[in-house]
Amino acid sequence: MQRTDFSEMACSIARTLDVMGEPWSPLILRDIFVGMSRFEQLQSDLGISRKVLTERLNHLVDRGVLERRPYDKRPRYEYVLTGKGLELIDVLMVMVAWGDKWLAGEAGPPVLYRHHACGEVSHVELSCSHCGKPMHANDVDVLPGPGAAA
Amino acid sequence: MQRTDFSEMACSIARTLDVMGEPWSPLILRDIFVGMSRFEQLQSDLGISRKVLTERLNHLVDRGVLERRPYDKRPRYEYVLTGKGLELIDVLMVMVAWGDKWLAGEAGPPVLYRHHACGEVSHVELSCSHCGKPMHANDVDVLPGPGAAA
DNA sequence: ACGTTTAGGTTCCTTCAGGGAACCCCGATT
DNA sequence: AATCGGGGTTCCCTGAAGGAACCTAAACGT
Repeated sequence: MQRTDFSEMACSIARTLDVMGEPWSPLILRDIFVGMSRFEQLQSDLGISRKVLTERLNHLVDRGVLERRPYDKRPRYEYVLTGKGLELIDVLMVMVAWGDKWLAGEAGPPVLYRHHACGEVSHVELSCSHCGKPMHANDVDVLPGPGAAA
Repeated sequence: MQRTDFSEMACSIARTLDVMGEPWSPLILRDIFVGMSRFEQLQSDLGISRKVLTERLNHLVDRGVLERRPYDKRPRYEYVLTGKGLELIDVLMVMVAWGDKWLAGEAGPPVLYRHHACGEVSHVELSCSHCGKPMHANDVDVLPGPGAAA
C-alpha cells in the first residue's frame, strides 16, 4: 500500500488495510467477486498497469484471500476468492451502501443488490452480532481488548 | 489516493475509495472518531508525515466527511466528523470485524466494542435493510442500476 | 515443420506521491 | 523582547504507479 507498514500495528483496521488497502485492491476483489477471474480480463476492465496488477494479485494470494489456480492444460490461471476473501467482500458492500447514499447523485446507484432471502432490492445495514439491533459508530463504547498494545 | 482517478468511475466502491481510500485516511478517521481531533495529536499518534497529514485532512474536508473548526481564539483547529463522515465509520467497523476474526491471532482483538442497546461486547454483522436477515456477498444478485455506465 | 496466436506475466523508463527533517507564522505567556 | 506551542509549509530523497515493450509456453492453422 504505502511505505509505512500497517501490518504490525495493534489495530484491526490497520491490519485489514495491509491486506486490501493498497490502491486497486478493492476493485480487483470486486471484479473477481462478480466473476472476472483472469489476468487479461482484470487488466482490461480496470485499466490498471500489468505490473501493478501482478503485484496486487500476488499480495492477495500471499495474504490468503485469493487462490491462484490453473484452468487449462496450458499455463493459464484464474484467481478465486477463498472463504477469507469472500468475507472481505462485506467491507466492499458497506462501501457500496455509503457510496450509493452519498455519492451517486441524480443518476442513482450504478448497481443494485437483490437479497435472496426476501427478494427485495435493498442494501446492507450494520447490526449487532448479539442482539441483532442496529449497531453503528455511535451505538458502541470502545474498550481495550486482550490484544491491546502494551 | 493514487494517480488513477477513481472518482469518475461508475462504481460506488471506486467513488468511496476516492474519498477515503488513500493511504492513512481510514486511520485518520479512526483516530478522529475516538476523539483525537487535533493536528498534533494525529501526527504523533499515527507517525504520519506532517505533509501527508495536511493533504489527507484537506481532502477529507473537501469531500465533506470532516469539518475543520476553531476551538480557541488563537488560530487552533480541530477536525470533527460530519454526519456523512460518521456514516463512513461503518466501513471501518466492518474492517475491524474482519481483522479481529482473521488477523488478530493468539493475542485476540486489540479493541472491543460494547453495544449500547444490549450491553454486550459483540461485533457488527451485515443485514438486509428490508428484511433484517443476514446479507453477505453470496446472499445477493447483482443487477444494473439506474446510474449504470452507458 | 513452422509461423501465429493467446494468456499471463517481466522489464524498463519516467513521473509522481510518501517519508522525514527543517523551517515558518501567529497569538499567548513570562 | 524573547519564548512557546499548535498548525501548518518547504525541501530533498526515495520508492511506488503508469505505460509501453518484451518474453514464454502451449496450442492452432496451413
